[in-house]
Amino acid sequence: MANLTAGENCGELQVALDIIVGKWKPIILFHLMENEKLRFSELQRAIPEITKKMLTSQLRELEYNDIVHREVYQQVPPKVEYSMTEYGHGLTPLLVSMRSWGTEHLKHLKELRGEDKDNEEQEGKAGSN
Amino acid sequence: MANLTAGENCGELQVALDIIVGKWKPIILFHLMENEKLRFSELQRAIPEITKKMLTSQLRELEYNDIVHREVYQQVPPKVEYSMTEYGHGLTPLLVSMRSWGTEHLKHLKELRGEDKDNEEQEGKAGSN
DNA sequence: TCAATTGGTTTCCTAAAAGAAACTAGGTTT
DNA sequence: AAACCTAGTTTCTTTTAGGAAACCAATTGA
Repeated sequence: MANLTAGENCGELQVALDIIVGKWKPIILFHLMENEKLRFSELQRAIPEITKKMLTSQLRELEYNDIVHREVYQQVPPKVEYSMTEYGHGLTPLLVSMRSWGTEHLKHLKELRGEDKDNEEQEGKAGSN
Repeated sequence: MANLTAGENCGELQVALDIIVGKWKPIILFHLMENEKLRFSELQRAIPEITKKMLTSQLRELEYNDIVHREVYQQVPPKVEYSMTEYGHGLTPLLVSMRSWGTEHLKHLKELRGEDKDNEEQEGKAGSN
């Protein structure tokens, strides 16, 4: 009945957060969203700062949550392709919304801190500690 | 122009994430969303597991981002009331969307792991390495 | 025989987040 | 005078996240 119920239901927000939180998950997801299929090494090259360990672990978590699919080709040297699952694509709108909110928020903060010089004189003391 | 561009724009998703990530921010936000005003001690009572230190720091971050407003009453013993800012309310739809996605996701995982016994027989080998 | 290849795993280490608990301010009540 | 109230701050410790680098497996090519 209740639309917002802090205690109980906010664990379910955490569920959503856990999917996308992690230093590398958003960028991995965006790459997979715009690329259909990517090999492990292609992801590594696309995100040069990431370590193998992190790339593996983040992909495994996403796979565990049925967001990405891992396709292993039985050949040597190994070939593994990652792609969004059908279900995983359902996450796209949320990610896009979050990103737009983030974009707007950056503007908002800029206005707050830059433009609004009047306010700064009155409340400026509080900021510099 | 591009709608999804992994590298650059995903920092802006991180901006959004940083607002709501933190073990306690979602629950704090939901409490403030449904309560208009809450004193520090009321929040403490509403979220008994949280420590003063965490409650303070999370509220400060939210205040810094213009999501919550902090009103100090000059009296002893102190009284401080927290509330969502006008701007902060703009975050509500996103939080609600995220929570619904989380709810659906829990169902999805349950179906995946519980219901789908057929698939388990075919792909069971892959899991135990 | 030996290096190269890909997609990892493992171990060790550092940094950051979070928690527990004691301390503080300063006016009010006992 | 001593204890109590609220809304914190501070210090110390534990937990978690993340990174660097070495190792591995199986086959191909030089």
